[in-house]
Amino acid sequence: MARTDQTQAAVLGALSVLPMTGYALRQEIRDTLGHFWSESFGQIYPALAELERRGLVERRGGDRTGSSTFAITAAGTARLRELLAEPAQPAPPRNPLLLRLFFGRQLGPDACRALVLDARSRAEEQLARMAAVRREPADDPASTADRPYWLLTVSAGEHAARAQLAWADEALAALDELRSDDGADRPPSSRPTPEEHP
Amino acid sequence: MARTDQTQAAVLGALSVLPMTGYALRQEIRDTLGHFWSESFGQIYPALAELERRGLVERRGGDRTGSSTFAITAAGTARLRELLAEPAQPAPPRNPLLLRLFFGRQLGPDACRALVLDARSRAEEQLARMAAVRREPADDPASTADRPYWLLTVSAGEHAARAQLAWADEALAALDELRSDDGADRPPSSRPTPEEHP
DNA sequence: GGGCACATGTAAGCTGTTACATGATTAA
DNA sequence: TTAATCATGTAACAGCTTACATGTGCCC
Repeated sequence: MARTDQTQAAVLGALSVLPMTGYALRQEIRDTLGHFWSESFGQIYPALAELERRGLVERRGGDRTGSSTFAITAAGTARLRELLAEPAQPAPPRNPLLLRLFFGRQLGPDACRALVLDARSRAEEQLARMAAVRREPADDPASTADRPYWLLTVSAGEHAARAQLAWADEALAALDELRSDDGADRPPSSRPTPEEHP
Repeated sequence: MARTDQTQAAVLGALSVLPMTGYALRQEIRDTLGHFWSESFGQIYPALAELERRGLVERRGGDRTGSSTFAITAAGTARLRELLAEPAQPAPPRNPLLLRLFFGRQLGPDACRALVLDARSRAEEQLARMAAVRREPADDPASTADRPYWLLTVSAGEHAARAQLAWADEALAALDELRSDDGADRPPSSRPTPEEHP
C-alpha cells in the first residue's frame, strides 16, 4: 500500500462507520484513532476531494452554505476493503527517546533519568486514556458492530503502555546503578567526560 | 529539535563511538540502531557534508581514493550533547496494523487473524534479535562505556516485543470468539456484509 | 458586537525515499 | 573476468506539516 493510500483508507474507514463533515473527520481521527494514527489537517480535504472525484465518497448538503457531510459509496466500501487487505508494512522506526538513551553516555545518568521519567508519565497518561475509552458506552448503534475490533486496538495500546511502564522502572534502576558507579570517583555535579577521537 | 537535526544527532552519535566511513555509518545505523531508528541512504551523505562544512566532523584519508573516514571533532561532541539535550518529542503515530484492525469488520475475523499472526511472528523475530545482541561480547574497548546505555534500548525492544506477543495471543482469542459468533447465523465462507450508508 | 467553535480549503516548504550514476577494490 | 561489495554522491519525487486565507453560525 503506497503512502497516499493510507490516508484514503483512514478517511474511507471513518466514513464507513458514519457519514460526517471533513471537520468532524479530523476530530474523529484525532480523538478516536489518535493513539495509533494521525492525519494532518492539510491531508484530509485533498483526500476527500480526490475520493469524491473518483466516486468513492459522496458530498451531501449545501454546496454553498459551507458545511457538507461526506458519505461513503458502495464503490468506496469496496475500495476500502481492497486497501485494508493490502499488506501492512510497518513504517521505519524513529524513536527519539531511545536515540537519546543509546548515546546516553554523552548526557549522563541524571539527564537520562529525566527522559525516562517523562516517558513513564506519558505511558501512564495513555493507560488512563485507554481506560476512559473502555468506560465509554457503546451508545451509537452504528458502532456496536465495530466495537469488538476497536477494543483490539485499545488492548494493544494498554499492553504497549504497561510494557513502557515496566521498562521505565527497570531503566531507572539501571541508571541509578550507573550514577552511583560514576559518583564513586568524581564529584556528583560534574559532567561526564568521555574520551574524544580528535 | 527540528527533524533535520535528528539525522545529525544520529550521525554525530555514531561517530562519537568510533570514526568510520559514510558507508559503514549506514550499516551501523541499520544494524545497531535498527530496532528503534532508521536513516535512509540519501540522508547520510548530505548530513556528513553539512557537518563537515560546520566543522563538527573531520574527513580523514584519501580525498581522491574514494574512501575516507569521518571523525567527530570537539565542537561536534559539544553539538551532539546540545542536540541530545533537546526535548524528545514523539513522532505522530502511524500503525498500519492497528488501522486495519480498527476497521476490521470490513475485513472479517479471518483476515484479521492473519494480520495478528504476522505481527506476532515479527515480535518473535525481534525478541530473537534482541537476545542475539545481548549475547554479543563487549569486545570493542571503545564501546564498553556506552554498553550500559545500549542495553537500555535493548531492554525497551524486549519489553515492547513481549507486550506485542501477549497482546497478539489475546487478540487471537478475541477474534476466534467473533468468528464463532458470526458463524452461527451464516455460512462460514461468506463475506461480512456490513450495512451501507448510501 | 466580539469571540469562539465550526467549516473548507490552498500554498509554501521541509523531510525523507528511491532510483540513478559512478568508480574502486576484492574474491571466485 | 566477472560479480559482489565497498564507497560516494545526486536528482527527482512523494509525503506531510504548517501557516495562511476565508467565511458562517451561535452564544454571551
